[in-house]
Amino acid sequence: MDTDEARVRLLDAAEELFYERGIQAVGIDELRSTSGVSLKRLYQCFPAKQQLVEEYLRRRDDRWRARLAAYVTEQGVPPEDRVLAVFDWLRTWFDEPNFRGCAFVNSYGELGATEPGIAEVVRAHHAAVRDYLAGLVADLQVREPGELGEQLWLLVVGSATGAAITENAAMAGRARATAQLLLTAARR
Amino acid sequence: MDTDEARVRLLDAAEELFYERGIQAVGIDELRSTSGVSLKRLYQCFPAKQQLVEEYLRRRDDRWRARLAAYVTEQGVPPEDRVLAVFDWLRTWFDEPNFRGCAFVNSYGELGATEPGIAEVVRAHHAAVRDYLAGLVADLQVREPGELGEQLWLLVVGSATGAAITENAAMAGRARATAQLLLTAARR
DNA sequence: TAGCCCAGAGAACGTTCGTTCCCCTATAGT
DNA sequence: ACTATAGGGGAACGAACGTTCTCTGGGCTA
Repeated sequence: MDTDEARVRLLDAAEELFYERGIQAVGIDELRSTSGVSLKRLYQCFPAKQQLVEEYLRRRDDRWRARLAAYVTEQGVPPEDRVLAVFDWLRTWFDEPNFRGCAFVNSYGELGATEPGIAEVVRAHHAAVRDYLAGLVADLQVREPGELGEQLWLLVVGSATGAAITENAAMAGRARATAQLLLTAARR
Repeated sequence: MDTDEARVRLLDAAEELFYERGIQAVGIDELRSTSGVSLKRLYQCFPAKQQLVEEYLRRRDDRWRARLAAYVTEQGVPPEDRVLAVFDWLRTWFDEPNFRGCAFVNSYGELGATEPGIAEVVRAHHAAVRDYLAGLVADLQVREPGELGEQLWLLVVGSATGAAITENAAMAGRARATAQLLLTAARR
């Protein structure tokens, strides 16, 4: 196994374990045994656990947003329905068996106050999501597109967190209905 | 210092420290020095850290909801404005200098997956908030009051989490505007 | 074949943390 | 005044964790 493969296996293991149980609950030893990467190579790829954590979050950010954007684009629907498609995709996400809320919200709650690096990655993720929503809204004829984008983001965050705590994927539908309302109200 | 006073001082210290920095980031030693309670009495009051954590969350649940309910009642406004007053109170909460999001969402992200007792307290808190909102909605003439209550809860959770991550209290205003929209749309 | 280097396995180290134990003092009851 | 007891301070313990070190084997080169 070369260095690149080790990196991937480590990040795969990190994603699975950190998301499922939290960051501090997963030790280096478990990452090693799950990934099958030796300790020496692990520290060669990531000289400290914190770096692996931040890489894990960055990669998850990329992939999560890519999955969302791909789904929305694939629908091939007009701009307003693209916004609603975001919430349709959330529903499929909430339905995944290992869904446990937004990894960034969870990480922020766990380590945002102590590890500035993590707080920064979390903020960057959510800023990117807000930008994405703002981009969708920019194609619409609405009053105050900026405000609408922020409100939609609020629905995304709220439904993800709410669905995790209640273990009820129906939260996506409620967020979608609310988004629908925001869209028609903002139309001009 | 008697046992009762020690309990209060410990819970006060726990609230301050756990909320500010996270649960695992705060050790028994710091709780001891901050509260001024001796180790022996600490373990007399709470035989394990986990019990102190759960008590902290339960007390915070009580107090948080009491503060919210008191504010809403004090406004002396008609039912529909009482719902909006919830978001006015959120704004004052977000503006508090040590605001760091919903303690229950944070605790859930940190320990919800590993400590079932904590997950339970978190769910109980959010269920109680949903019940409170459902009570406010029950006084209104709306279609599907249950659904409206859930949507309002989604806005509360989303704005609290969003305000914490962006460090921007204006999230309360956006949630309020969205709630306003939900109210007028549901009116019958 | 001999020498060299890299990688893997896992022992070892130092620290931190929750929890327990020990010792000393101060006080209350007789 | 003497003893019994509870409480405070803090050392000690055992486990867990992140990180480093050591030993060993295997493949590559001269």
